[in-house]
Amino acid sequence: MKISQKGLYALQALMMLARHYDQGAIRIRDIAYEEILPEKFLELILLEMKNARIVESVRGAKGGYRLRRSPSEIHLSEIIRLIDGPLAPFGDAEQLRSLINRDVEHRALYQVFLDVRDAAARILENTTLADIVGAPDTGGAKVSKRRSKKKDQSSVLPMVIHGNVTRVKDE
Amino acid sequence: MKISQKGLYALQALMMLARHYDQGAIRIRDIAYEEILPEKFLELILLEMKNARIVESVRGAKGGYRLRRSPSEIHLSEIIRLIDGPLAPFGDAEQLRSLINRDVEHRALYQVFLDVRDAAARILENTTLADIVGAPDTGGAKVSKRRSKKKDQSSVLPMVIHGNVTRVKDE
DNA sequence: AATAAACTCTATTACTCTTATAGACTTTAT
DNA sequence: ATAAAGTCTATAAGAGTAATAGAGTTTATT
Repeated sequence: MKISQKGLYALQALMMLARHYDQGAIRIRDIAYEEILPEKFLELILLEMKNARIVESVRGAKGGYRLRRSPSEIHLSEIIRLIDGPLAPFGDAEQLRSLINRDVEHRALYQVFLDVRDAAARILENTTLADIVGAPDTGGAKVSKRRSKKKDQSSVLPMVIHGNVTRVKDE
Repeated sequence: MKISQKGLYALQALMMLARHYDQGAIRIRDIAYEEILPEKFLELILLEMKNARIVESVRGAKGGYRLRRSPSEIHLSEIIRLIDGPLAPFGDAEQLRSLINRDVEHRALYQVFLDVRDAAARILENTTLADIVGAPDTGGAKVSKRRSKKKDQSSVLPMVIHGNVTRVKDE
């Protein structure tokens, strides 16, 4: 799974909309300005997310974009799948399951790929916009239950970087 | 993190070499034939892995390639980092740590990215070629300690696909 | 010494994906 | 009416991917 620049832009834009969730429609220009994103490119991204029913738009003067659901109901997995595709590091989950059943020689390799995808899915399906935005969310608590209850999932909000789990340089 | 076709070829080639670990140097042609890989492309991949000291070559007639270390000493993370780059879904671990410390607005997002990378790293750094190859490995046990001891890491060798953790179609 | 078998190295190429930009069109508030 | 704002389609430069080609070098064998 790879998150593209476009995917990052999408997530940033949604975080901005989550921060201003109670403030009605926000203009593309304002999102682009606040998050420092290329405006015309952002237009396309927002349109795509509108078609996917994640945001909604108000056309005409005084128009703009707003979230279609509460930030706590928008999972990072949904956005990433929309913009960048499957969470699996190779192919998608369905294909991997099929290969595991059919390709005897390589099934253990594909099983590892599927394990990686499941690990990513577990995190991204349990993290919502509300979890990663500091600002007000009319909907309720700042941190989703799933993510806040578990101590081992690594921190999320306000803390300085802790003891690093892995010491190998990730490159 | 995305595993490319090239990355898959590399892993397949290494699995083949692991299966034939005790049989001396294997010709590119034989690897390509057995794994059904494009021969000329495989040449480049093997050369790259030779420069990275994962395999070694014997030149001239009767030449070929063999693993430079025991299959149980070659971790999937090493191969994937070589061919496809960092395990992080965006940027690399170092960069993410830096962003978490500097970019207050988005630190929680980058922390999630880092969590995903850590999860992938945990799996791929604890899985070796020996773990995913069914054939003989002169070096010792078939499954590495780290991976075999833990029951929760999902299975690896001989089993039919188990109850799926996630039911969302990964796409 | 000649020959053939293999790996080595550099170039090239077709194709797709990514990251945008441009501009005309449509809708709506004032 | 007018201006503000989203909508839609087209285009394009550049990078990355997945190869292929061919000449060069090394070595075993005869």
